[in-house]
Amino acid sequence: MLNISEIIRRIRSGGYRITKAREAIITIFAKAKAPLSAGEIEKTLKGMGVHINKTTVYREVDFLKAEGVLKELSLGDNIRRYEFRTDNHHHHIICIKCNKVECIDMPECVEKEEKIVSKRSRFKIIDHSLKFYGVCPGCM
Amino acid sequence: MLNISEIIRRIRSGGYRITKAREAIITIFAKAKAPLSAGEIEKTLKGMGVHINKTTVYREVDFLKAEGVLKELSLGDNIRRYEFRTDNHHHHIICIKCNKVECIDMPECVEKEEKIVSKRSRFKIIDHSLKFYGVCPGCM
DNA sequence: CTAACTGCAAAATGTTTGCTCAATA
DNA sequence: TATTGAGCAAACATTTTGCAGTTAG
Repeated sequence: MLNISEIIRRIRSGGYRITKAREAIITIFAKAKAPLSAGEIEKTLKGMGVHINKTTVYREVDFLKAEGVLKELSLGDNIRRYEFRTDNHHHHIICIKCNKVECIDMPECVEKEEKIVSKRSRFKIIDHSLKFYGVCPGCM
Repeated sequence: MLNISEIIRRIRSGGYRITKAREAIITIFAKAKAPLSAGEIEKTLKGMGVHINKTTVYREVDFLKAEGVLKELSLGDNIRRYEFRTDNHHHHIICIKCNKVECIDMPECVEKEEKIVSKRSRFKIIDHSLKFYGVCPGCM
């Protein structure tokens, strides 16, 4: 788990400000157990009694992504989602019935596959994304 | 590569018709080397001199997906793409500079990872998606 | 003939932009 | 008080829907 005050210090040292919106959104991601979309962030804020315009939410996730605080990912629906950018390499499993998402820590994965792909495609591979789809215990 | 006349026979036997739009779209996918979005299908049709409304394109990919002819996938941008559903399990590599996509045949992949995920999450795993991101030879 | 299909316009999502006003440091 | 950030409305892009008219078989 990333340290909020460390993040705030980094943002401040970049000459940026800590506003109510920014702090609330960082806090939400610090507590989040799964990636969140802009819409989900907006709804969570509303649930917290904080009213923040959706434009601000979009701009804020862009900002936090540029600052390296958040990482953008796609779960296969066409909605952009975000999560804290952590050092531990992990992947996701999505329930095809209730859309629940869980993160799976898995360092050193798909090494064998990456070698094969690298050799066959002649691409310089920089990153990969692995998602599993299935039925969660609650939906079985 | 799937056989077009076999697909057409299957659609006919389901009580559905083979229209100009349907046939043109199936033909496009038979020739496609990478997954296509609705917009790309529309553009390709236009380039072939076939004028088909975008609503029809959207309905057609839905239909072909329901018929098991196409498979929907996401490349990480938030655009739905489609490709022929083939039996050989394959994945994709995407160039982060020019967005070129290549398919990589890779049967029996991520087996080790699937076992780990299955055990930890208690999900019943049905499918997975693996994408590599990198720089293609032409962009290096 | 008739159910499957098409096109058009309009709506529904998700996201971005321009502009002006507000608030942090 | 200077510059970053917020809010609003409107534009945008992709996808969906309702409905009236068309066509394959």
